[in-house]
Amino acid sequence: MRVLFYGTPDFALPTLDMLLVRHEVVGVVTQPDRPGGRGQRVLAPPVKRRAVRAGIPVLQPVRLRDPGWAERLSAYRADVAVVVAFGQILPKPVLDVPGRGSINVHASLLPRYRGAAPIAWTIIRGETETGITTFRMDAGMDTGDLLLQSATAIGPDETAGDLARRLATLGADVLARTLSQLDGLRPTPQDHSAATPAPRLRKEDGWLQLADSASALASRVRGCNPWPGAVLRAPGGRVLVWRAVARPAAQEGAPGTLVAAGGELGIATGSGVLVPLEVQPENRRAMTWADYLRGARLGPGAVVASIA
RNA sequence: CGCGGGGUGGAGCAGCCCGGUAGCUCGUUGGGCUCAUAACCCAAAGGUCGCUGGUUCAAAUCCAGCCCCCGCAA
Repeated sequence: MRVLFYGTPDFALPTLDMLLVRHEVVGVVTQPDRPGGRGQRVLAPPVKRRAVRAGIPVLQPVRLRDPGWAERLSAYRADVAVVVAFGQILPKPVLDVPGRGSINVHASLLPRYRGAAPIAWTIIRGETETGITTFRMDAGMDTGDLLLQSATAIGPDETAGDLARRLATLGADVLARTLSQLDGLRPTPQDHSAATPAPRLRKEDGWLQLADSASALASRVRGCNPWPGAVLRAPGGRVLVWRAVARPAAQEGAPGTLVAAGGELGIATGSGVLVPLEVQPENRRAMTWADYLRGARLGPGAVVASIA
């Protein structure tokens, strides 16, 4: 099939690679190069770099809603459009460009976790299962009729980054099956009453609220790794918590107080004790919790706090 | 020219402003103690203080350039 591909970050690469091998990718649409990283360098999105290397035409619209795009995209005479983590909403006229419609690869079991950050929110909410959904796109946010789903268990220590890598591969697989079975699949309307939101993460979503339970905090730590990072305010400044586990409360303490939990030192929370495993003080590289405590000279009774 | 922090034995840090003996908490090794222990006691090994140059009687410390790491912001 002649495929028009929409995607931007690393997550979209396994699917793009699959399409390059099994179909004819006639064009790639991705976000514009933007200044980023330390020092304001202009960086091309991963999908663009891959497409350029493959010799595929690349389009980088600032706003697909701007007039003229539907017509311009029609010129590629694509049979179908595949959208994976593109980062812009596709207006109806653009969705309708390919003769066989536009298909999205979404990293959740829709209708749950609709939106830009399904993987992170799935983990933050403590889910133990997630998956990939392919569906026919409509004008809403992840509201179209379902094509195929494939579920996978979430590991107890799996971070959003870990899970994203796995789902990226699974997504390529599910999309391959979706396209090969396209004629036989019967699109199924979603149960909209069961929908839950998964909006783009904000910096503040990583601020650990120590009045929460330790298990909720541990889930948030996993879901915010590698972005935006779960953060606390410690006596020496901000500290990012990259990995942590929840323990039963072994000792009393106001939320934020460092207390013994078994043979280790943890942070008292609203319920239970959060024991960080790997942390990163501001301006330092990541280190073990024990190393951090040693260098920061913190012991039982010291207090950390929420950012806000 | 986006803002800012950092590089000190194996680890995490202090010392730097106000140049002059290499410090702290651990780890490691040896010994002791204990029924026992990530316990405790004693001892030891281990450092070109990121690199280069400059100032100085003397530089981890002051000055210049370079390399590397990181937070913010995107």
